Amino acid sequence: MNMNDESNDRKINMKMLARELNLSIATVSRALKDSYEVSDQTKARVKEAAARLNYVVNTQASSLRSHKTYTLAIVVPEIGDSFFTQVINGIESVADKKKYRVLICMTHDSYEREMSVINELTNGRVDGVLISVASNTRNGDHFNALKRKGIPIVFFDRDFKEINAASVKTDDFESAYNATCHLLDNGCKKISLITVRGGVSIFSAREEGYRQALIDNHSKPGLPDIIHCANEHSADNIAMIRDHLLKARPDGLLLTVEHLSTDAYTACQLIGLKIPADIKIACFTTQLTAGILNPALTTIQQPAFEMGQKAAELLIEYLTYKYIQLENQHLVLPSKLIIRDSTGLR
Amino acid sequence: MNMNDESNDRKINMKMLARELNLSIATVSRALKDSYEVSDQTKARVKEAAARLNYVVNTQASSLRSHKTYTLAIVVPEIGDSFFTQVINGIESVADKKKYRVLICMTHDSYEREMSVINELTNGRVDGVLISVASNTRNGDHFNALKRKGIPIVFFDRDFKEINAASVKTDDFESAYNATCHLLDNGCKKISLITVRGGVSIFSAREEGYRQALIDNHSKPGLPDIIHCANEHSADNIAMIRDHLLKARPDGLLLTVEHLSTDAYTACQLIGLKIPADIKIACFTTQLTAGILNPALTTIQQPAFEMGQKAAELLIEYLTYKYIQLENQHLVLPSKLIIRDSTGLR
DNA sequence: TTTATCTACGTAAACGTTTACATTTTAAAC
DNA sequence: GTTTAAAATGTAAACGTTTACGTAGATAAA
Repeated sequence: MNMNDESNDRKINMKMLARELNLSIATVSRALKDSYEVSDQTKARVKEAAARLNYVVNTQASSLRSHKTYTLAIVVPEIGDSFFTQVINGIESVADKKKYRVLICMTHDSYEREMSVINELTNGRVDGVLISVASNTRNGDHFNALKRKGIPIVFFDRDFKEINAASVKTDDFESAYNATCHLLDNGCKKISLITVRGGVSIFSAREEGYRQALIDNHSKPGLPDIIHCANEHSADNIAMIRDHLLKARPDGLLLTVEHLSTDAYTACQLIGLKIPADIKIACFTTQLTAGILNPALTTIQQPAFEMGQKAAELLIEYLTYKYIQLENQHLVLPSKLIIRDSTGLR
Repeated sequence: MNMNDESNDRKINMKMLARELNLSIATVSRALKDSYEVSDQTKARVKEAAARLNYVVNTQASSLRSHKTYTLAIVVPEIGDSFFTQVINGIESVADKKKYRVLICMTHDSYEREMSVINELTNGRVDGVLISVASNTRNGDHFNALKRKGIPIVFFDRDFKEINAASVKTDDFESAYNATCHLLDNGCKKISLITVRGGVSIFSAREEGYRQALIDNHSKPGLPDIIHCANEHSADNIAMIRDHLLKARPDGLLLTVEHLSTDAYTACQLIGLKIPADIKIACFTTQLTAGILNPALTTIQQPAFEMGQKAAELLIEYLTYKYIQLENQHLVLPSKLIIRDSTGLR
């Protein structure tokens, strides 16, 4: 007896279903899709048989023929942090409702991998792609290639400005501005921005917001003070932040990426800085644990889940009725500054 | 001019590539797959042309014909928490290396959705599935149906014991046992287990570990004390935990699921219980922020990423060389008890 | 009755690959 | 210069759907 002798169900396809019912396979196909061309009686018979025999349509064949995959690609740098996770949940929640499935692709925040992923997706495997671009993406040719193949793109959070495509973002400039003002209001004299190197627009917008807030508040010379974290290994970031804290001695920190929160807290612990007494910290993050950190972290909370929902709605809307001009859709959702102990007096 | 007039690249397929090169499409196909049947010279020509014309193989057609999709389904309850996120990262890291893509399906921890997802996957859309079962799954018929279609299954973390399939899990009994002992050692007299209702084996294993630790340590009467959280809305969980704290007055808490950490901390805050002075807490979680919580949380840290890697390796190993007996593979990875302030004296 | 319209279904050609099998070309052996 | 084997290529039939087009029968209009 063969070890791998799984007694397979005779794989059931439309042909067999048709034979069973004494119908042509065309009629079966139509019946399953509720076509007006088939009688109610026949539809019922077909559906009954399909259910009884556990028939489920072969998606490869179906989409090969129909050029419709009911699949969306989600391309993200990572799913390690809670932001992208929540966005994905948002996307999935609406995709699922509309009978779409999602293919997750990670770029590991690398331009090269992003190109190769996007290039692969030109083969018609998905109906559209939702993407948050890698932070070192400098060139948008791969996006244009995708568009030329007729595959629509929706950017979320991190878009690529040279490309004309729909986007769903948050108010990066304003929220960075507000957070910086909040730090200043709470007595900070020397606020550093800890951010990430790269051409992604959200980071420059946040940086601009920070700069403008300093300007508008007549900040001391020496500012702005911006350091760029390597973004790869946590240990490297911690070291960089620690060195900066020792050298520049800031009394306020604005962090533009989620995972920097842990790094910054750790760096402060290492050199014995008390938050918020010695230094106040605010961070762009959607981490659920922000409220129970030590101390509770003031956050710029982006509506991650809603962002995913909106992006998916836009894309699916376009895919089902082509009448919206997808490329002109640019949504900006407001973030919320949630003030907690890390910027408080205590 | 048509609004939707995307000047599509003439979609390039093998036929066109073949014509361009004055070759048959069979030879082109073989050349692209590095078949020994085609000369090095021709291979080079074909590959050059493919690259130049941005040809990328149509996966639908390819897998329709070859019955190989190079796609894995990952079926999880949610991806909201860091545990599943890390597992997915682990899976993706090895899948990507082996040229597989991943389709993410969420069950929202519901048996019905799990059935419908698994049922859909019987259509040959994926080569195999990696799954962590919903907590209220009572019946494994859908898994058997999948197996009968010849689609292999690997369970990770939460398996379904009635089904004969590969699994990668952690030492749930032992780690719950050890964590409970740790709480007892640190002076707890009355430890409650906060867990989740459902038939999933990991929860019963953790419960057993907890029970056995109490027995072995001659715990007081009144124990064990176990409450089951609704698992749906955070607010409900917080209320349940708060009520329990007020009524049963435990001095130790063992939490079996990640998202309960925030809920438990919040409940304690609400009624003014100091951690760890009034109550000590340990939790099964892989949250990165555990160390910077207030207070830092003692965790049973599961090797989530490795778990994903192992599960994917097993599955892909089986898919590429069918000679391993997949169903007999049962890996158990050790968790680590990471002791922090939440169970300390302070 | 004839013709037109509508309803319900069937036929067969795609979709873009892979692959068993057949054929040609090249090289080796005689 | 045959014959034989090996190497390189070609032919055509799948894979399981969808869908343009065709058609038979029923009903309505003339």
